[in-house]
Amino acid sequence: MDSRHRIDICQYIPVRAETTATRARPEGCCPLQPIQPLRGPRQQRLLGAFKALADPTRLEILRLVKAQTGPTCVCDIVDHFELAQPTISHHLKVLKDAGLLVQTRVGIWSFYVSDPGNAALLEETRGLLA
Amino acid sequence: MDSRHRIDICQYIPVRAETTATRARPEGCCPLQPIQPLRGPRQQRLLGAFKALADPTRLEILRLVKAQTGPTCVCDIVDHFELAQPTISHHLKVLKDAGLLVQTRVGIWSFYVSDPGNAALLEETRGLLA
DNA sequence: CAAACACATTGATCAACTTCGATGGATTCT
DNA sequence: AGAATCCATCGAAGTTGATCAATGTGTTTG
Repeated sequence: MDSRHRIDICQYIPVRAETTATRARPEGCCPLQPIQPLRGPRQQRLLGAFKALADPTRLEILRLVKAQTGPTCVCDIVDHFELAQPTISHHLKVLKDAGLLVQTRVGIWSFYVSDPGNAALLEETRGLLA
Repeated sequence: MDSRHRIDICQYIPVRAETTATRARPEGCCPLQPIQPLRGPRQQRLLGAFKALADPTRLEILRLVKAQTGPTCVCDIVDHFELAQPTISHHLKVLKDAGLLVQTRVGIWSFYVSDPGNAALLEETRGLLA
């Protein structure tokens, strides 16, 4: 490997890392900066939220609920989709368990609003993307 | 249903919506605010990103790559996990296809950096959560 | 050119997820 | 109390996704 590559790819600290790596690394490549692994409830919260958002139906449910000025009735959500009622009920549970929606029950009706604690989740996401 | 519930749940416009709903709605419940459905490439971009983030391994890959000052070598990523090399390669492809990582190849080595266009994705996410 | 190396792709397997019909629980109305 | 209604839960069927061994592709070295 010539020095041009070294400069192109890694123009930072051109010092070979003292690692126990089993694989070869490019000569002059920066040592890998270690990270604190994400674990426990913080990881679960983040993963649960992303899993909940990774479905087109749930994404639209969230957008629909957020577009309302007040709590959204499940009856309206079911009407909005061409899916069976148990399916919507399942998705609502996933969103609730992920902490993205909050449920209120009044009589036979059930209402959902977006969780006010989502700002914290947004902060975590910013750390990942920005 | 008595009027107390009407006030508790929906203290906004207490006017029955003119809908074609097949399900009964609570009396005095606000009409459902319609939304523009998310479709096409914008939906795909958002869903692909969330699907990519909804896996603990990919989440840690992203955090690992972001923690580096320069491009991250695949050899280092493989070493960081206790997973087979094809598995890491698969996850890297998912992250790349989702637009979260950008790949550079130099000789036999492959490097990844986080995509600078992630700010736009963060904006979309803010609209969903905040 | 042949061997060695890093990484990607393929094919198979097992787990997780989405969906829906059927059923159940809770509440309201008659 | 009994019927009707809304919503949740259960169980099953089909689909998607994670993982790894084996193989392929492209590059460098001898």
